[in-house]
Amino acid sequence: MDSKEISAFQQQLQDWYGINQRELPWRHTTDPYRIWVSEVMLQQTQVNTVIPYYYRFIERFPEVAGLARARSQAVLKSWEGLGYYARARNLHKAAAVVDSRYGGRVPDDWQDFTALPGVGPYIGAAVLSIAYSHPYAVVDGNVKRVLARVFEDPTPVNGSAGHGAFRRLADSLLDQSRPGIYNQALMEVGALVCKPANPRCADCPINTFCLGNRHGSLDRYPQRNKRKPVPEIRIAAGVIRRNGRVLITRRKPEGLLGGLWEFPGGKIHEGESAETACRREIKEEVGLNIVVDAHLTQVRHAYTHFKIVLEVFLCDHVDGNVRLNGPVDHRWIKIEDIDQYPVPRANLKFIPKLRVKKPEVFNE
DNA sequence: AACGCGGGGAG
DNA sequence: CTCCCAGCGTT
Repeated sequence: MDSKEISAFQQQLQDWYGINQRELPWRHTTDPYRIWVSEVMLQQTQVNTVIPYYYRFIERFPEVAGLARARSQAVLKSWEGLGYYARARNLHKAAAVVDSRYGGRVPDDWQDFTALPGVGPYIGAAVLSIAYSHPYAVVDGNVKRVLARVFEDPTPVNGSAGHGAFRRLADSLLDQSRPGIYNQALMEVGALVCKPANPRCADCPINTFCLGNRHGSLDRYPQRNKRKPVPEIRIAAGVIRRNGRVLITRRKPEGLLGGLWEFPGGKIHEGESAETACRREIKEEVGLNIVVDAHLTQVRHAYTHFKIVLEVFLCDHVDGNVRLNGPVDHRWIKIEDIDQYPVPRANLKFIPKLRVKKPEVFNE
């Protein structure tokens, strides 16, 4: 596109956005902190999922200082069920830096802001353009999909080569005078019109510029590298009852589901029964001898790189005191107090069954 | 450059 | 069920 076409592209995009943009809670604020929180949540996560979390998080942590001083447990509880918990841990750490080093003001300099934990090129460009009107083009999944179609760009969007290619394209198209509006308009077109499946080209404000639309080649873009098949892992977990309480353990602070609480258990070995694995894992992980009383339920859950089938057992404590090998903390809790602890989604799927069964199950 | 990291929606 | 989606940090 020449400069005249680029101007028209920018104008049509923003005119459309003025009329068709969704009403979203983070579009009613100019507070850089709130926009930052929204962008962290929106990373890898769809708008409709984020909305209730955003309201609760902002109500609980309305400003940087409060978040900076909060306990890790409280921050994770606010994030419970949203996934990618490193986002919450990094946001928490970053808030402490903003509070202490920048007096609570979110830095508006690229180097300063993107040096914060969890702030990369996307969140950097999004927050600096939307909150501070700095001319950085966002390049997220929506933008890459739209640009791949408009320019029939065969660069795989999920490969490392795509980084520079789509970055250069996005930079060349950015409206330097209104970068925040322009960036949001382009992403909104990706979300509402130029969708992954069944794009609504007739309603698209930039369809006249789009080579994919003109040539009928949309179904070939964006191109992507094949993903690897995900293995399925069987897990046994035990709800260990003792004196009307149950045992939960806390995962180490980093890595998968870092810092969350769960019922102890682990992988079922090849050729091993689920019950045996449950007894073995609990002996190894928390040092307790238990008996398996009943099979409560089976839960299937998909992660990014593997799937699990979780066999959940009701168990009774026989003897031994808790000696942790893996987990970093433990509690004997009343089942109704589980709400106070952040737990993984896979655990949330069977906890309601525990509460319903409480009278018969916790009859000590 | 490749991998680890959750969860939700569409079909 | 299966397939699709996707920024940042670590290695």
